Amino acid sequence: MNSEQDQFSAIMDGWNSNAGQPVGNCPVRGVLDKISDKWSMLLVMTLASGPKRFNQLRRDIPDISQKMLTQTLRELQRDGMVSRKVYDTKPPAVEYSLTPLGHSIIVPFGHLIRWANDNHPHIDQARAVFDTPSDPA
Amino acid sequence: MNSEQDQFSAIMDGWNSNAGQPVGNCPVRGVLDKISDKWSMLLVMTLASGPKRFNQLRRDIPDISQKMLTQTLRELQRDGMVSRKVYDTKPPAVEYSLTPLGHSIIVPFGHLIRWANDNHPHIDQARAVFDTPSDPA
DNA sequence: CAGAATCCAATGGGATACTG
DNA sequence: CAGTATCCCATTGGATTCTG
Repeated sequence: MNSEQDQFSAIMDGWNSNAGQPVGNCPVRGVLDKISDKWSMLLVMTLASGPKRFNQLRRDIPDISQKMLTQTLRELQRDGMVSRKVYDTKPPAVEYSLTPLGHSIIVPFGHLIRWANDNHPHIDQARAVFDTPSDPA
Repeated sequence: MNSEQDQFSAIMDGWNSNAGQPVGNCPVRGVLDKISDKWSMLLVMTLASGPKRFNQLRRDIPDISQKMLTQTLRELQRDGMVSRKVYDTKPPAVEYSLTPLGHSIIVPFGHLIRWANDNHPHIDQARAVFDTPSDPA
């Protein structure tokens, strides 16, 4: 019970320096902003089950465009989350896989996904209530 | 060790039905997309330390515009994460606070923030390496 | 197969002015 | 104080076409 509070405090201490301080240019925000694009998390989770080739990823994520797949893979590669390996065959084969860093983010992602999975009915209900114009008495 | 693997498997089972199935219209994605906007997570974490009034939030998050603060608060309220309480004084006071649902998401957010805090140097380094034009031998 | 390049529509989001 | 309303720009991202 108390250790949970301690853990939370540690998180908040890392989050902002102390009581009510503005969040400002926290380097954490840069990282979270990157994660917050439309496809990064989805791509990481798709690669979590093992290395995949380009068109395999397209099939696994049917609604991603080729442009965004390429672009998001490049960004993840740049951030050291994804490794790109080219087999110089004909036609060429390119295999994408998670680096150790990329693998490590699966854990916090997993927590978030689990939370979303557990609570989306609650959210849907809250929306329905909120969107109810008003209860005419 | 093994229980960690079991937990991961459970996450992935919730994520997609089974081996290599497309992610498609997973309700989890709708929740995660909402979280993935620029301000939601920041606002939730700012409210984590307690209820705050409108202009207090503006001061705590100096770089949010009034438009986005209002808009994000409305969305969080609609999703049942934030509660809005109006004190009909003059001038009016409005207090925002996390609901139990909103409070519950602090935990997975905390894991992500902790990960970002732990790994952003690693990411910065990876970027520097990636952006190095080429090592001229 | 694995992309690069271009065009264009939709959305996000800031600045500013006004209100109860 | 706590918003609403409008304008407008920047970014995101899809569709399409082309290449080694």
